[in-house]
Amino acid sequence: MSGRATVPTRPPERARARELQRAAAELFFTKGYEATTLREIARALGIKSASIYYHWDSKETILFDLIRSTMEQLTAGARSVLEREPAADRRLAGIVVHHVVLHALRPKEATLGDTELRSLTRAHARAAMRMRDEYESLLLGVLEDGARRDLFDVLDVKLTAYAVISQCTNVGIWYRPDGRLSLDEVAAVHANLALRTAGGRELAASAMTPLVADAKAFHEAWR
Amino acid sequence: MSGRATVPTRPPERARARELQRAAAELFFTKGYEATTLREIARALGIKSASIYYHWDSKETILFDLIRSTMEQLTAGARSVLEREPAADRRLAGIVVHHVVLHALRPKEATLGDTELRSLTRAHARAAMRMRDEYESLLLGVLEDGARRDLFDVLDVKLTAYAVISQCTNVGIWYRPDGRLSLDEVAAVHANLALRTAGGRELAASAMTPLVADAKAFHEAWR
DNA sequence: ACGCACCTATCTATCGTCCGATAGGTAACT
DNA sequence: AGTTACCTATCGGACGATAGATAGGTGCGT
Repeated sequence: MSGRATVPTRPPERARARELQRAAAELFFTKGYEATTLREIARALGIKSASIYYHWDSKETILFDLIRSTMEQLTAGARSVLEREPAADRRLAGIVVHHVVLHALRPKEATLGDTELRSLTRAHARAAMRMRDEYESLLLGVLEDGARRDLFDVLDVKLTAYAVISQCTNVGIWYRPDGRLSLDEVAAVHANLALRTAGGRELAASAMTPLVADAKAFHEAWR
Repeated sequence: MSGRATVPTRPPERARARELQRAAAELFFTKGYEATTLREIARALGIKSASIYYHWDSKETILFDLIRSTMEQLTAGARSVLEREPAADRRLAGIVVHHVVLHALRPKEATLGDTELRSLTRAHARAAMRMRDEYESLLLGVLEDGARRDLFDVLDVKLTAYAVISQCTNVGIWYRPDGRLSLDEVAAVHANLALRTAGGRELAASAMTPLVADAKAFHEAWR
């Protein structure tokens, strides 16, 4: 045998580290990053705070890894829509549906990217902002394309993008699985709200259903 | 002289306490409440942290008073619109303009009511949520009224209200006085975005101008 | 089959630092 | 004399992080 060390039994994917991260996400979401202590995170799994350092280098690393991975998931969802849908109106609807579905399925993780960037170290914050700008530019591209082809009547491209993103992100704060509306309904309504915001025509329910089904499958299967 | 103590010379309105509060708002907005220390707040005014306790009972009181007063200002703005405008579409536009103007003029103070409620004590948090619900119900009333009179074509009243509020609140995060668009433009665009969201017809610039002027005067004159 | 090396996942104990808050004093102004 | 607005000094506690120990498991050479 030559070369690098073998990885024989397929390592456990850091399962315990992920459990800790999930508990941390829950606490970061409800109490805020700064107000959450390592002792609380440890207590959620029944271990001592010092044991966290076997799995993670620092408290901030737990947060950054959460933010990075959900931002990657968000961008990957949008890209998958762009690959499959050529028309700007269906692209906008698809991106919105993905955004809403992710924030509804994983609110605790997904919301951190919008509320806790300021708690990151400078380098990590810059990396997160780059990812956010990249996602934003995908949406801006769709709006510009739709306006150029007269599918949309956009008041202002940037303001429209900000408005759409903020109302979709907001879903993560109030959505409950046992609430008045199903996830399918919430996602479909927001897609049509976004189309209204962009000055486009709403999609029929028959066009919306596959978009929502796709987004749910995409984000449930992630990782 | 009988009865309660006199208030003769019109007291100094706690000017120094307000200065401290303004410095605190700046830091709470950029770093977050938990990450901000009393020593930093004091340093901003060139005094020692212990001196803060001459003006304020606790760190949390500074925050709650900020949240309470801006929420009162927000609700008062909306009520002043309802008193002056009878039509639902102009009411919606007026409320949105007020919301946007307040968040653009005082972003540091106004944003705290949406991001730092979780840092309040239970009693204060409940009080803040009551005020938020009261404001929300004003907007819900306008949307329902407009839908009943066929001025609006609302997809879902609650989701529409949440969407409108979130996109207006979001302005406080990115708006800059020296940015691409003037405050008048930003406010007018958001009013029309809200009308689109509610399924109503946009207002002409001539109808928008006095609404914006009124909101600016209202919030600049506050206190 | 046994023994040694190493890994995993936790523990106890503790470090230096910083936090919000309090007590008591003081200079300047009214 | 009283009030205002600060100061110095300090408290108890909690924080993130580190050091070092340990029990149990895995794998491999002999």
